[in-house]
Amino acid sequence: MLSQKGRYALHALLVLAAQKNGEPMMIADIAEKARVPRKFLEQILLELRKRGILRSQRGRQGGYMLGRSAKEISFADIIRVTDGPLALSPCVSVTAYQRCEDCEDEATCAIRKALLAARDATAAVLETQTLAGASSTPRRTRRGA
Amino acid sequence: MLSQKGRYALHALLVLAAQKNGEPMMIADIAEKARVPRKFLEQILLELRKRGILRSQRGRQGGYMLGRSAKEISFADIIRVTDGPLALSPCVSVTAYQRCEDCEDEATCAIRKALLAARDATAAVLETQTLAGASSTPRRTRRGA
DNA sequence: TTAATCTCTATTGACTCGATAGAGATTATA
DNA sequence: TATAATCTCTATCGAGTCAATAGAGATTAA
Repeated sequence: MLSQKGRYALHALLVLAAQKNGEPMMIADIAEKARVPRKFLEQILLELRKRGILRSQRGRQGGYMLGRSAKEISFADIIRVTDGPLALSPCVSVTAYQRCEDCEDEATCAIRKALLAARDATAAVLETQTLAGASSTPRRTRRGA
Repeated sequence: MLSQKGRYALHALLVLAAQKNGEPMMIADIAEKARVPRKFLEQILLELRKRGILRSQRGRQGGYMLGRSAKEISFADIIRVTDGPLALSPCVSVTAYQRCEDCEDEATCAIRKALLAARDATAAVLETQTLAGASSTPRRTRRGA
């Protein structure tokens, strides 16, 4: 399950993705449109910015905008920031790989095999789904698979 | 990420799946072979039993055995017991569905679409991988697909 | 100069996680 | 029938995480 933070982040980013090009949007506005507690959202946006998913402008007339084009921000990118690796075990994580301490042989570990297949399947989907594809589509009914 | 409980459960069940037919195995033995703290394992096995994945025999000569054939116990079954639904959001969970309180329309929610695709992909893999497929195969090369 | 913003860090309460403990119930067997 | 060997159940603990709130600091447009 995603954390609340993760859900908030997805909502906020979709709001930002729907914003007219480049225009920064204030935290307060994002909070209202995405229905996220404002102070909590501040922390989330800050983290997303540090990870390059958002850019910000400080001071008057400031606000947040996407750090790169919407089609280059995948759900996987976002979820990894808010909820950590997609993988079910560190030994199959691409972004946070870590060997299991007492694993005898990674190559033959049955658990690892299964979890690796699961990770690959999940990542394949979430890396394909981007803010561009998801944002309130200018397309017709996009009943995408 | 899986919880420690989930990892322990997988290890323990693989140990049980490798056991000669029907023979009950004592908690203490499973704990040793699976390298799991014994008292913690007790709780895990108890839960797996309540969910039908294991059967037990009490008293002397007692122990645990698989609740059904190894090929009918999938990784998904196990993980759902120890770590909850595979889905990233209740609104796309098959086993624990729950509507998002403030979701305007499930049919068009972009987030839901993405998370549903992710869930389906993950479930497809984890429901296919079973204890039979994973346990130290009596097959020849054990380099199983 | 000042008001409007984002930035950073701390704090709080509730909850979960991993683990340990121990008394209770059941059963094979001597 | 007595007993030892098992599983069963519930409570407890400390550490950590999660969701949320708070407030002082830094930056910038006007």
